[in-house]
Amino acid sequence: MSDKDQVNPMALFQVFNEIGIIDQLSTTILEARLPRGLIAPHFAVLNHLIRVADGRTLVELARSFQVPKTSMTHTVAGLNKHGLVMVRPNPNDGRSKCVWITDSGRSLRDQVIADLTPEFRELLGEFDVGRLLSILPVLTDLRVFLDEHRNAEAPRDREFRKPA
Amino acid sequence: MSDKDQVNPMALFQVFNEIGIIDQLSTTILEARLPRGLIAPHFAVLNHLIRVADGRTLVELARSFQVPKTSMTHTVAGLNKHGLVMVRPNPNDGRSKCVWITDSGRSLRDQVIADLTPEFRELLGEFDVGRLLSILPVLTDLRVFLDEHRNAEAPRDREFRKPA
DNA sequence: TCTAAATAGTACGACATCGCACTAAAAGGA
DNA sequence: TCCTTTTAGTGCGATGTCGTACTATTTAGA
Repeated sequence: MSDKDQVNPMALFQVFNEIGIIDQLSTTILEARLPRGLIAPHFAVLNHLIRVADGRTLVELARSFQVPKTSMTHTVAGLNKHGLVMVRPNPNDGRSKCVWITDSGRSLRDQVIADLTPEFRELLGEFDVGRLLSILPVLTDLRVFLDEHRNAEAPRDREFRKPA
Repeated sequence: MSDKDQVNPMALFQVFNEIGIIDQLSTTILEARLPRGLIAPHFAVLNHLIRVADGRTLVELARSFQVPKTSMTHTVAGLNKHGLVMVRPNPNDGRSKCVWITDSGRSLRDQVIADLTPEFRELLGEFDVGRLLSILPVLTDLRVFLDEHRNAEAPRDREFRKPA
């Protein structure tokens, strides 16, 4: 009998439960720092354009965030309305559009991150930093696992793409 | 110079980022196992009624999940419509109502958990169990921290309750 | 006891998410 | 080349989330 047969499935369940609560609480904290009319997905896209790559198409963004492309259309439209991104035709593909972050979007993102530092400071005041960061590689591996196995069932309309 | 001054804030940021993605992916997996018309919040409430306490009032449930009471009204109404919970007047308070899980709700919850075991098994096949479970206490502490500090700003209408 | 404040729940409207169906453009095969 | 299939994006309608405002009831204090 190996270790994995002895594991109480409820303990695993609890890991996802805690993750869900943390996500909800941290999203609330983030949104409290965003200007009126912007919500977490808006910030996430801005962040993605800076951290990963600028000029992504809508479908690429939808894939990255695992949301339907209609949702991404809506989110990008909101960013566009606030002048935080620019949407231009894709010169390489007449069907698609590319999303570019504006200076305004860039500075907003930086400002929000700056505004969050007091929270991080308070967090670090109560937590052992090493302990907190030690979970990052596990989280990353878990995310990669879920990401790679998601196509197994019920794809719905999330722009799934079988890896080659 | 202490350790916490050397920490790159982006690393912390990344922890929350991964948590958000994992939450989204795992929610999608869960909802693929739920019957038509039920979504993750429905399951979460059923689970809460069994794991924590049956017969909770709407406001108690709203507090537990950190959602506005209007959202909880909606979620419970959906469960009620499907016969998974019963809503009865609170004999101790004419204003409030208590939510009781039905046999139908109990067996649905058990069935969903049973349906998820193949996923868990696959997960355990690729992951060292100890490694996966080792992050649980850190996640719990993090959740408790965020939960306790949430009242600091922007309470909105989430039935916040200052701990006595 | 009587009244003001607090609390539980709901109605309603605004907005977000998402599935479905459609158009336009690109890709691929005969 | 021509035609079929795939793909990018959007319009639309259904449902979920949530803030505001309201009613009913309880609590607290004079």
